[in-house]
Amino acid sequence: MGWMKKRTARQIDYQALAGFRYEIRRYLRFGQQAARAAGIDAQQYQALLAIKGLPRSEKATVGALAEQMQIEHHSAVELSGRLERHGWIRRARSRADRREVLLHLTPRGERLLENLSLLHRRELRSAGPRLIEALGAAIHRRIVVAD
Amino acid sequence: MGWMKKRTARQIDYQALAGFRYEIRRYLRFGQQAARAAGIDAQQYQALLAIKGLPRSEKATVGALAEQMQIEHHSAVELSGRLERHGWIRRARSRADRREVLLHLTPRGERLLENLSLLHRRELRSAGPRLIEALGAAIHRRIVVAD
DNA sequence: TCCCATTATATCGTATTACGATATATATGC
DNA sequence: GCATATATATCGTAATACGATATAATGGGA
Repeated sequence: MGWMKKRTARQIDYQALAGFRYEIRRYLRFGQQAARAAGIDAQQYQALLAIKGLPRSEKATVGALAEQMQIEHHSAVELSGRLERHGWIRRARSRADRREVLLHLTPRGERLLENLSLLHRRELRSAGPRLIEALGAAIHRRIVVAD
Repeated sequence: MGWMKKRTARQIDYQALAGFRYEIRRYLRFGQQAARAAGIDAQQYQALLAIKGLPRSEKATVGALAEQMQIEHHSAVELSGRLERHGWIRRARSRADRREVLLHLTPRGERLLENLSLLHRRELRSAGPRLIEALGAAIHRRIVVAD
């Protein structure tokens, strides 16, 4: 049987895997364009969302932002610098632990986040089923969306 | 009722939206690290997958790559240039339409793609349910994964 | 109490890359 | 055949994540 490819190999459904990534990219692309139209960078919108959407139990520090955004600590420093320069967040040294810097949205940041989030939720409702179907195909699982 | 916020506004579940984006970032991050460990850029792996996973009906041209990757045509030119320089794909002028350039994987590219795709499928199987649950929460739908 | 390891944030130079503007080649419709 | 559309290519620019490194604050044990 030396002529056979490895068993696992021939079982890979490249079309399905590619399809799933494609759907993700489409969603991310939508986000980029919506953000740009609103005058903000896509990643910066996501950062606002990450800060606002943090569980109550977690403090919105620079480190928490880094973890949420899956970037390095110092990249989060720069990111929050950009957010503050645009007037969407404010930084404040924590009193409890003076190493920490707490981030919170300004009213302007809140408004922007709200508007964009509405668009995102709408897009997700329409793109969600396609995403889910593509994911199901990629892992060979049947997935059902109820309401 | 002027004191009320807009109805839609208060209904936004920021935690759920943020959670979904977080799960996506985690998955993308996994891909970046897996790719890096395999000696390839995450985006370049995705490009290989996009080329290989194209429906039979579509030709693997530079333009098709651009659409699959959701980038501009000239960015796809540069991307395929990088892929070729690394020896993972080859370009060939199309005979049918000499404007087009057809892309196909080299054996080396195929091997790399196969190895990484196996990892990705495995990760998707484990991360998929979390992703789906987060998506469901974001759009307020109950979703069931069967087998 | 003092020291040192740890944690949190910050700065700077570098490398990568997507993009806009632009160019060239080929195909197609009238 | 010629104008227009399509496909790929080139180049300069801007943005940004990262590694290396620095500073500040905390906390635990001798």
